[in-house]
Amino acid sequence: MSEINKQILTLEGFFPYKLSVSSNKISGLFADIYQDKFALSITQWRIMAILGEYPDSSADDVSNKTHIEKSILSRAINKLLQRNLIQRAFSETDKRRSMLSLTSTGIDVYNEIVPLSYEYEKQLLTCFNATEKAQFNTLLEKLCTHSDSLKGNN
Amino acid sequence: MSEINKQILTLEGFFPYKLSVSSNKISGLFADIYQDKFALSITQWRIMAILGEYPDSSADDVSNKTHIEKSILSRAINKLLQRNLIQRAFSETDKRRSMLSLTSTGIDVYNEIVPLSYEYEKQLLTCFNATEKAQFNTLLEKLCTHSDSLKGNN
DNA sequence: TATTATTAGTTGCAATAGCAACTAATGTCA
DNA sequence: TGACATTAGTTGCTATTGCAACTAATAATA
Repeated sequence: MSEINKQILTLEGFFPYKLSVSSNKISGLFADIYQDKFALSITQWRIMAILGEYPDSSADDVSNKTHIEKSILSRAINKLLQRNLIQRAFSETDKRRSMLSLTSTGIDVYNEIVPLSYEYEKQLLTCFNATEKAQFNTLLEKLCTHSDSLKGNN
Repeated sequence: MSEINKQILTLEGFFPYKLSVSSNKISGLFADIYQDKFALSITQWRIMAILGEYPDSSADDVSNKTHIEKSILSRAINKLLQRNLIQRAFSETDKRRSMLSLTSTGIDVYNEIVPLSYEYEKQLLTCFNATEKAQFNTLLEKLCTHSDSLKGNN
């Protein structure tokens, strides 16, 4: 039974902690924007974003592209259907497979959110010059790939 | 009523999205470690980490240092008390103010988790050389400061 | 072609999150 | 000192999360 800490962890300097704090801070910023103006959660907006980019995706496609868990996705999709922001058909050849797309209302909202998002992204990135932006992207990319490889082998 | 998307948002290239995805991926990695071996949530571990670093902090101190919302904190603290990982006294001069610290069991767990955390952090950062690590830290720092400044003025 | 496995999506349920209202203690200031 | 404000922490309530079990459709295989 040890009575003293052999080694101290400095939480505020711990890399995963710092990353999580900044990311949550920024997500919160965007969450507020989507929520206040359009009553959309980040999850809901991400679904719409994917459908803007890839119309007629299935729920499963969306899940694969965004890593949103399928039960969460199912419920988020239902809310978007209820609000008539997206519509759903089922594939003729595979009746399980949904085909989701933005409705015209959805497209209107999408067309408002997209430039707004880019504008806020730009504002966020004003703290970086071009080199730094490129650096950050490269580093994030590397980190992401590497953390994927760690997931398997433990 | 517009029928087509004027501008498409590429979600997988959108900076806040990428940051959030990598951060969640990495948080998940660490969450698994703390959960599997010690049945601790990230929140619970963060509280313990703060108490290892700053013994006799109050719940409010912990909240300020970690930005954990106070109701979440209150319940997490109760679970740690139940498991006898932390102990609580109340200040003599201000009976509202709690004084939290790790118990000897808590210190044992802490002493196990700290080197493990650093080890996993090291493994995570093997994808970076020294320069890149420094770069990432600088950039994260900048970003964090800047996003704080954005929080206010909207 | 019958049996079994896989896949898409939904739903049940228990745990967690987080806002708001609350209690109790302390601080402020007329 | 007494009225009011603030602070520390707890609790109620509703919404969200996410695992696991489920249904229904399709694929694979013997």
